[in-house]
Amino acid sequence: MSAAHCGWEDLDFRAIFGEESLENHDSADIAPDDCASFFIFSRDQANSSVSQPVCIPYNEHQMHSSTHSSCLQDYRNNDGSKEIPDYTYSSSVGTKSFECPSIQITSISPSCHQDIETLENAENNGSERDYMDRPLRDHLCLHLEPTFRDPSLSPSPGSSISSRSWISDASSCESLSHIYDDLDSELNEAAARFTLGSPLTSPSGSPREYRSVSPSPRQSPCHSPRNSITDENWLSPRSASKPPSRPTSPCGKRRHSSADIFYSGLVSPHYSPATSPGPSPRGSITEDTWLSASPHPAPSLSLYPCWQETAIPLKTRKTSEDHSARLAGKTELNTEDLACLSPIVDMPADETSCSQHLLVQDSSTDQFLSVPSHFTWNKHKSGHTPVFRTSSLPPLDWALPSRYGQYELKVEVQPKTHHRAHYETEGSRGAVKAVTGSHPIVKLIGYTEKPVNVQIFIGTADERYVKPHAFYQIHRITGKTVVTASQEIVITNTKVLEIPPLPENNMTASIDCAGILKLRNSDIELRKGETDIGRKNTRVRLVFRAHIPQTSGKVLSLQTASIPIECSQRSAQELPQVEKYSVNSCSVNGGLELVITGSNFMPDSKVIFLEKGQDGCTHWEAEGKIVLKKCQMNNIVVEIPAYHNKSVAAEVQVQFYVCNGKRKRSQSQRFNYTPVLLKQENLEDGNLQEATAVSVAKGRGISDLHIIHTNLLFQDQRSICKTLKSLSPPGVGCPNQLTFTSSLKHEAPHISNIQEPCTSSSPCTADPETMENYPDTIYSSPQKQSMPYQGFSSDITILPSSSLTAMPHCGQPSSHTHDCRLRDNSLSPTITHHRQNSTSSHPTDMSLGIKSELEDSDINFQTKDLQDITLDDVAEIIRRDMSH
DNA sequence: AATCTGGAAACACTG
DNA sequence: GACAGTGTTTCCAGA
Repeated sequence: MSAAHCGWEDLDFRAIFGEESLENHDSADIAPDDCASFFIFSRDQANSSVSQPVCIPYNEHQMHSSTHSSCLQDYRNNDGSKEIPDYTYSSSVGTKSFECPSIQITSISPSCHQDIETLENAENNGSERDYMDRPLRDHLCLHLEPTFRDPSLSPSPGSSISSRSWISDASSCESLSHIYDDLDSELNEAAARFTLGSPLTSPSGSPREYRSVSPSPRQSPCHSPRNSITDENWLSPRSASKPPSRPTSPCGKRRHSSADIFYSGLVSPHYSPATSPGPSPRGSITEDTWLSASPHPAPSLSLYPCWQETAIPLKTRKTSEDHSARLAGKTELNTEDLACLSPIVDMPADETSCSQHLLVQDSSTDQFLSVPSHFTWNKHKSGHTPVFRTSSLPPLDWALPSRYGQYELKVEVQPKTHHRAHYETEGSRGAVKAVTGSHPIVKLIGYTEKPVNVQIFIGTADERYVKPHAFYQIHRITGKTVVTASQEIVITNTKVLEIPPLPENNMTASIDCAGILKLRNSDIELRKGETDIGRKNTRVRLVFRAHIPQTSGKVLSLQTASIPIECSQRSAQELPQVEKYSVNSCSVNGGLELVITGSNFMPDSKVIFLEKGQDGCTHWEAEGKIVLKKCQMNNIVVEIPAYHNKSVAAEVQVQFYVCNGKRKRSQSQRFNYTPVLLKQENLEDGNLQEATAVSVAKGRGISDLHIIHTNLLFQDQRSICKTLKSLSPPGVGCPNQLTFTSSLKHEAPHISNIQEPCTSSSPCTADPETMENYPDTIYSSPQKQSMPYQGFSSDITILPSSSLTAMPHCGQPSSHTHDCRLRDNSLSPTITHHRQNSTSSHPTDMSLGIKSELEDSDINFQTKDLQDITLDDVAEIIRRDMSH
């Protein structure tokens, strides 16, 4: 398929790799929703229908990565249908042949999608080989040599947002890179193979076929950043001509001299060109961008709310030449983005075939490189099946589950939240350590048959799915203190350490050989195609992957990530960091004490609660009152402010952060305000202990507002928990928030002070009988979780509590409180509010009760399946109630 | 001697 | 353009 098939006239403009022309075209001529693409031809071959893959190498490595053809050839080989051809690329070929390439921008009409589908269908119908035999078009070989750069381009790498903000987000093509993830994966591996000439296989049988390996620490070209082959010089030819990183001048700060620009533009290593379609949090990570950040840190599937992806990136993205460059160097495939073009992305779990995708992707992308429409940005980077063919493992920026079936990859010991990364100009700063003083430990659960390599790389720690971090690379630490054997490989320009958890070690591996290397922002940002900025983008994660062989011959790929690690010296010393907090929800009345545990808290630290709209604007902001006398070095206690709108009918998600000053903010943490819905009900039988429970469970597995309405003849609160547990959807522990209204006439609240869940300072002892499946109610900072909201609180209010004392079977409230992970505390405003409601006789009072409404309702909630009760049902109840 | 580590100076960027 | 504040990168020195 060519652009002509789409009926659009190709735009062909010349050979100007300076940003201006491309950018102008991009911003002015290409509508965001156009499926525009950019072709870069050599003049010599632009008219060829079949062209050899020719690229002007950005570096030798990337040069090899720059051909679809090579990928396809590679793919064919993997399919066993063809031999891998003799790769004879050399940098000289590219550079000499295409000193003045041309660029062709092709706009693709939406009808092209149909073509894609057609191709898919054809492919699915067995015409794969036919398709593979289709001529390939020249594609996307951008010369990244800085001599092609616009000389007026500011050499300042830190100009970041403002200097680049002329590009429309919508027109951004960054996400396009994902379309090519898969292809790129193959491509770059092949590139690595042929570039480095070492088609080694994993000693453990890892299916990765193409890899560059430094099998021995002593042989590692990277173990010493000062003079060894590091990311830049290893992955690029820079090392040959690069002046020493360390300036000869004693105070020789590295300046952005023309030479630097040259090197930066030419050979800056790009480790994560697989940038994402979502908003880039980079730029001011600790500030507004983080505020819209989801606390969900992990590459978990299907758990990322859309809103995370809908925010407008802070750093706007270049399209034209950036993507051309990116694609030239990376040509990444991403089935997620491909989904915008093709339905084939919804591949069956048991038949995942990246190669299959390759076909489709090639069909759609070797002809043009689409500028995705804005909706692409909204798509999750999730949903990939973790089952892959051995020849087509998932790219590093694919989200993968940490758990699948019986298998789970788990970070048993998390790293410390701070680790000062070292520059190339420095010596190593050692391996990442764990809080305990040892090292992080990763464990593969469910598989003990034979050693399986666990791959480790440095990933991002922003609100989106984990992907390789552009500004950090893993650095293998060697030395006598390092026990764990490891080898270093490069996958898609990302350094990866491989560590084999051994069955004799219970499939655990201590990560004592992983340091973190910081790349200069200027090097990365000036690189063609890089859209992320490094400034204040100093949080990373250790990302772990395991590829578990399956009997089918395929492999199961699992991935998990550590908690975020702050790598900046300064940030680590100054930025407040929230590690966990005691509660994650409160009624709109506020008043609860929130215990935040973390570091770098100051006496003048503030805790700010805020609500942001979808537009990213702050709609509400309030400062929590610090309870100074309860604050400690690593704890800060704050009284949760009341939400500004107390009549909300549904849970409201807000955020809070700790700040030590204007720019010293922690990452934002998610917090929920819950509506006050319940009130006392009057029952004729005063001996009947009835509870109406509303469970607002916004956690895993519960996406809707569930109402649990049942008559609970409970002997104690264990019964409540038990009942609720039994009513909760499978796999879900105690719901997020439970509000009980025990309805006894003429009873005043008594156990109304059990609102507060456990805190770190007052851990509750769970009754093993009732709480066995109830996770800890202390909320880890979301950044500390590998899965979002794996825990739920048992935020329980029982009203009127005095009724419980009158209950013949109620038992001792205090002990029950502990049983239910509740504890006595001072009367909270929430309770007060309830009490007021409960004693009110006003006809419009909520005391009319949910129960009566339920009884009046057509919906029989007593018999209706819990799962079927939705937020709408609740809203309807409220509406009726209020209408009374 | 090499590596690791903490501190801080010098420089760069932002507002 | 100057300036202050903040962030990055490099250098130093000691363990």
